Amino acid sequence: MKILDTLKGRFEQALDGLIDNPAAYSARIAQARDPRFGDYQANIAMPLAKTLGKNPVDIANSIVQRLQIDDLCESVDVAGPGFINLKLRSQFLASSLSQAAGNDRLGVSAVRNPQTYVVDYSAPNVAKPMHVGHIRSTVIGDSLCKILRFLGHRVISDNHLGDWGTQFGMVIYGYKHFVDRSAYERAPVAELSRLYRLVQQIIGYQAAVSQIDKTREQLRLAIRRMQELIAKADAGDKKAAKEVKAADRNVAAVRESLEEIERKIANIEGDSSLHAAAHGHPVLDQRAQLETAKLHSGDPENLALWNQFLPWCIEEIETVYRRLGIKFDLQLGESFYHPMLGDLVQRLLSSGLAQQSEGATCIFLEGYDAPMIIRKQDGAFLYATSDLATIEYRLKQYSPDVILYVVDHRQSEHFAKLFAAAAALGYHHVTLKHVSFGTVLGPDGKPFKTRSGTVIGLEYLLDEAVQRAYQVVCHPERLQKANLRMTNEEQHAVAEAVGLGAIKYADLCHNRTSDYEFDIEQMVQLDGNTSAYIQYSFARASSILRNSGVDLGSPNVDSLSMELVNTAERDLALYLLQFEDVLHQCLEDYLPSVLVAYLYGIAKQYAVFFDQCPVLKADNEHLMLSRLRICDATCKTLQKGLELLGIATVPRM
RNA sequence: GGGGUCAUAGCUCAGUUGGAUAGAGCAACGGAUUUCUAAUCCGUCGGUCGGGGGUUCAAGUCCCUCUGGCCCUGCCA
Repeated sequence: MKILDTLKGRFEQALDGLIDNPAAYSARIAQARDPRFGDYQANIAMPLAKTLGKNPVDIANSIVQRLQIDDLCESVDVAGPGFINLKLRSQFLASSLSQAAGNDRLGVSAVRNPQTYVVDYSAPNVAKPMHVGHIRSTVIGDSLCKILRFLGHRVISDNHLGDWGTQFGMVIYGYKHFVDRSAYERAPVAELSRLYRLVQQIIGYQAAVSQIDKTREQLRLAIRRMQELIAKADAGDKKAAKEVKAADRNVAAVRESLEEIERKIANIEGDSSLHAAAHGHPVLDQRAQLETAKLHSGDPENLALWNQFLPWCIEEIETVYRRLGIKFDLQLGESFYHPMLGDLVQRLLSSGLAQQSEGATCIFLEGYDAPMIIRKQDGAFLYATSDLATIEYRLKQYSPDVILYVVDHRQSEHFAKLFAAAAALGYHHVTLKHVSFGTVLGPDGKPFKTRSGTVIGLEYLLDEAVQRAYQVVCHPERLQKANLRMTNEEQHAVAEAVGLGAIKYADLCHNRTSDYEFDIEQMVQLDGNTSAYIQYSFARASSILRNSGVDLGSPNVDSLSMELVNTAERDLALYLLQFEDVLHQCLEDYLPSVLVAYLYGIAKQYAVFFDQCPVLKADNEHLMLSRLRICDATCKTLQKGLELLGIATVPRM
């Protein structure tokens, strides 16, 4: 049900002949911000005051006069400086909801002009363990795909794996020199990620050793500068005080990085075998890079190792996807594009778009100081190169109208350059969009890590959430109180749905562009704005439907007119009917959080309805059936909405 | 140095192309109630929307500036 479109249409008719571009102004109809003003409001008259040279209230009145909307609205009022407030007829809401409830798409129609979307999301680097940072891309991308598909678009989801990058050089080097054979045979992925971390740690250590003297000197200089400023500063001199403050911050920053360096060194030097390894393998970063270069140039040994490692790594991440219920149409990693890169760079060079600079092959773009480097001095290609090749491949294979990149905000400059380069290559007929998102922060407001600085594995977090959900949801006391006799199996299924839902919901409920604090304690708390609250609303409503014993699909019930006598049920009905509008709104800026806010609103409104409107104990049978159908519509909307977020529902909890 | 982004209640966050008296959850406090699943509902408390200037009939929202945070900035992704 597209309420907004319907209202806009009526206003456009009324505005036709009055102004030149009715569509531009009908867009100024929105849900009322305050229910006291009605259901919808049209803020059309005020901006027209200048162009028409009239008083906005008069304009509003003349619009209202021309408006033919009596069949939909019980009142149309002009208020304040020229707002037009609309209140829908309850009869209209009742018949619309009745129609939507009996429809398996909840009255949501497919778009008239479906588009083809390629959605690039998740894209972890395999051979590195997945962590909380991978959640956002995966969950947001998956939800966007589902919403797009539900609205009738053609969607190709693609997991652009990092399966060819520098990390493989590290793993290969690690495997050649540090592998624990029996550990590798027992659990290959665990051993490979140990090797990756080991190599990374040593590289970090070596960098730290080479930096420590310089950093100490920096700290001395910073301190001296601060002392000089303090000595020089006159009391009351604001500018000087500011400089002292800045110098002080600088000292703190340098001190912090020095401590980081010292920590890295202490970690290695405190362990004799690590220390020996670090000294037995100097300039490890270069050695690892060499392994990467050998892999890329087709060295048989490294290629064989890569072929050996990759299936393990993919199996590992697919375990996570299976658990999260996520499927991709394509999983074409960077390695897939590698054969195309040489030719691509050649074409870019011969067309003059790219040129050699400081030994590298670069594309210089207007508005950017630094070029986009597509081939390094040592001949290696970069992700900019494979991203360009990926665009070409996708255009050729799928002719998409839109390609979405669900990737964190730190890469926005990369994408700006990439899109500019694609435009320079003449790819104008596709919309390239970076759907960026913020960082997942820990309780300290810094990127989510353990106290020792290591990242926390994603699987561990999923287990943790499920386990906490189990403790709360399946608490024996609670189950007894709610008279829920569940088998062990059902209890675990509920905990899984609630725990995983909690993690996805916590992510999706924030505006994707914001950073947010990952607080597992809070997200599995079952009060407030959490998935469990919504899942619980669904279970409560389902319970009523079950207990009623009524077959809502039977023709006599299905065609029954609804009654919206109580404001609680009228408000709920209005909410439910906005589903389609909300989904379209989600896609305007690719914001799943809009859908989340909507579902939370339904759940809260349902709670009010539940409190105030007895269903099975309603005054008469007709009212009971009417309310049952409202429960049914609520269930279906919550379920579908959660499904579009990738969150499961359970019939009882 | 250059560029990007953010700053809203004690805490975590919303805030639709600028719209009417800035919202929610948590926390705190007070009520309802033996419930069709109380994991509920209602109420109270809590904000010079970082500071200053500007545009506008109207600014949390747009522009300028200052302060502070985070991110990026030629060979990682």
